[in-house]
Amino acid sequence: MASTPRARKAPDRSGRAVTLQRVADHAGVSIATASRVLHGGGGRAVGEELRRRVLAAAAELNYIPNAPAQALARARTSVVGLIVHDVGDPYFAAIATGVMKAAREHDLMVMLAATFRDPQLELEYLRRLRNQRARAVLLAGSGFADPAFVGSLAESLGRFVADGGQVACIGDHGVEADTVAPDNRGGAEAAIGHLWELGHRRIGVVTGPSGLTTVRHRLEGVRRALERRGQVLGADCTVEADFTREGGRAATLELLARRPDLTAVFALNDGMAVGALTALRDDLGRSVPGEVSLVGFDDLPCTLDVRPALTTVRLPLERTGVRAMDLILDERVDRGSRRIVELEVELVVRDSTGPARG
Amino acid sequence: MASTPRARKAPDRSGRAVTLQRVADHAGVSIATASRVLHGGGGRAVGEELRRRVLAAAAELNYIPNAPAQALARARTSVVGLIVHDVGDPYFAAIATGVMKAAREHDLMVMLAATFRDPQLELEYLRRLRNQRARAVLLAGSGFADPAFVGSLAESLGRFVADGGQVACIGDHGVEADTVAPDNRGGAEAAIGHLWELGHRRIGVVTGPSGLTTVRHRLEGVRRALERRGQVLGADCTVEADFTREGGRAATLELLARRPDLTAVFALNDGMAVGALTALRDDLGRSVPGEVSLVGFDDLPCTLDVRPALTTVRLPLERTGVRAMDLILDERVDRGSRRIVELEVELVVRDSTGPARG
DNA sequence: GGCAGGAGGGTAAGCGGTTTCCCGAATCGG
DNA sequence: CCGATTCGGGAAACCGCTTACCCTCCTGCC
Repeated sequence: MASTPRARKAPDRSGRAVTLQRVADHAGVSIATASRVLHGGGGRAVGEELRRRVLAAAAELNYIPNAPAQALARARTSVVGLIVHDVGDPYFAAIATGVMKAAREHDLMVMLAATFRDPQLELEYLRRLRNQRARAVLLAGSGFADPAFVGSLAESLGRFVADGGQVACIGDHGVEADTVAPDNRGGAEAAIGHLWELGHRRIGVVTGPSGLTTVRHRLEGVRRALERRGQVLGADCTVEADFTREGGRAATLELLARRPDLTAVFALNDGMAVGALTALRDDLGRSVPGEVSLVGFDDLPCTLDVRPALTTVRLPLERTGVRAMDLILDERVDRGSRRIVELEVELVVRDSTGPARG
Repeated sequence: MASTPRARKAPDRSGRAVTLQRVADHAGVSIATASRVLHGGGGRAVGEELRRRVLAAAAELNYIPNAPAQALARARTSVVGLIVHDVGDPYFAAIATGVMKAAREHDLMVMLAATFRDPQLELEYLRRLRNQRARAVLLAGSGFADPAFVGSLAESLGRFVADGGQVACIGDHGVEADTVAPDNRGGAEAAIGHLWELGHRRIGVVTGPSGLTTVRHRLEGVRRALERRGQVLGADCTVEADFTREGGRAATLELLARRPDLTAVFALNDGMAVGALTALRDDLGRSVPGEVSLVGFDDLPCTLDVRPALTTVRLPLERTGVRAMDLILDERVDRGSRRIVELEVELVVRDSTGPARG
């Protein structure tokens, strides 16, 4: 042991980290003054001379505040949590991009949590975000329709809010919280409407996991559009699949095996639509849109890369992220009333849809 | 003796947040004991009875520790920062996915920072991460080759390390830090080798921004591979482009305008390769790989969606993220020596390359 | 000239935990 | 049996920063 400074009352500040105390000492002012200068505390003015000295000292020592300490003293952080299923998924990546941009705009840091579609993990992350005293949490991605889960989720969110946190959902999570949600029903209706106008009457639907609210809403839109036109969605016209390319491919094969007479396929997201395209074109040898028309949902970048370019429903994903941040930042005046921002979607007609043959 | 020794201001603990103090009171033990039970402090044992009581109290009150307070007391957090250019870019999204998985494995929270390719912002985020007392920072994405910037970056990282933080780079940032880097040179060599074997002798290269180290290394690989075969990369055979689909498209058009005789194009990343494909096939009407072969780099998911599926160099992106985390978690024994993990890349031959015609 | 009032500066009490000491009791070797 | 440890628990000193409160001065106004 070289040196063991046991001086309890006077910790050896010389070699240690640069703290506000050191800055104050260096500038020859009290720590209170230093704090006021550097972090504009409590609306109190500081004389020009001292202010300059403090600033100089801080710069010279390269002072940087200790965020955890500030968080503790102020009982508030500048961290928001973003919970997604999977950052690798372009859908969430796009939302995250929006969130990041908004966060930068407002000097917030974003803590990312990826659940990989594990509901338990979602709860766990919520706990950890509460633990971090995150100022807010953004719950992104489709919720799970399981009532038991929604119950625990509501409880967790409740605790979070009780601790003073804000919550905003992206998409329907079955929870009473401020929400920004794309118009999934409307989008699906538009897609079906488009196909209908092209003369399609035998339309198959490749759906996603029925447990996801997003899937339910889109399917609801399909049903509504069809019923409005005097048709019901036949059970043999829908196949459930994983929300992935491979899922879409397999589901499409099954769909066409059951109903070879379909003239159009609507895949409830773009990933599956790309898979469907592969199935139709490569596996089944059906030309798109010549023999079968295809519509996707989300308007991910990949819709432009495939041939034919996919007709799809565009979701303003990046803006969704931004709007969710807005919800969190607006200190809501009328607490208690839940705010819901419905985002408009838009049908983007490209090359994968055409007139029904015959 | 249930009363507090000296009730100073006696903050109304009853209705307030659940603190360790409250748990201790509820369990009838000292706060020290409660801390030891709940956070296993300092390797000290606690009697079975008290332990049970504390645990019960914590559960009943739904106690959750205050991370900022712990961070302050322990002078260490469980937060790592991840700095990327753009989460929306599948390349970074994949890395982030790996990082998230590893983080979960080790109970770490990830603070995400997206610079949108603004060097200043990168520095700024480094500051904020230091400010947050992040335990480590992962610098992902290609570095900027600008010496002035590298200087500031090194300085910022130095401060971060001085504050006790760990640093790991993904890819070359021109900085003395632990690094995990894919073998960009080797990958490019493999790509060229593949084309060469197919008989291609007139190969064009669509490069990215020359300021990025990644681009430099890949280009270096190209040169090396060519020179080894007695050829030099002609100035008219390379065009610089934005690292995007549109950039690739425009660059390819220019490339083919200058050298219509090219039989193969190597795009230094997949995004540009997809653009190149569009340019070749749609704009120029050249069949791929019939007339022109095309190779990309990175092996993003979109390479599978396009037709023909892209031959490309596969980077283990997700694993890259995981390995970077590993670097950070291994408390390096021999400090001072820089660790470099070279990740192997692999040429994936698909349908966009074929024998040179004639 | 006297005094109320405001400005500017410092002191110190927390914020919620961790951890070092200090202490009494139980355990143990001789 | 007795002193030396060990064990388990509590008191209290911080961690770095914010902020309520107190205290001087300096003005402005009768």
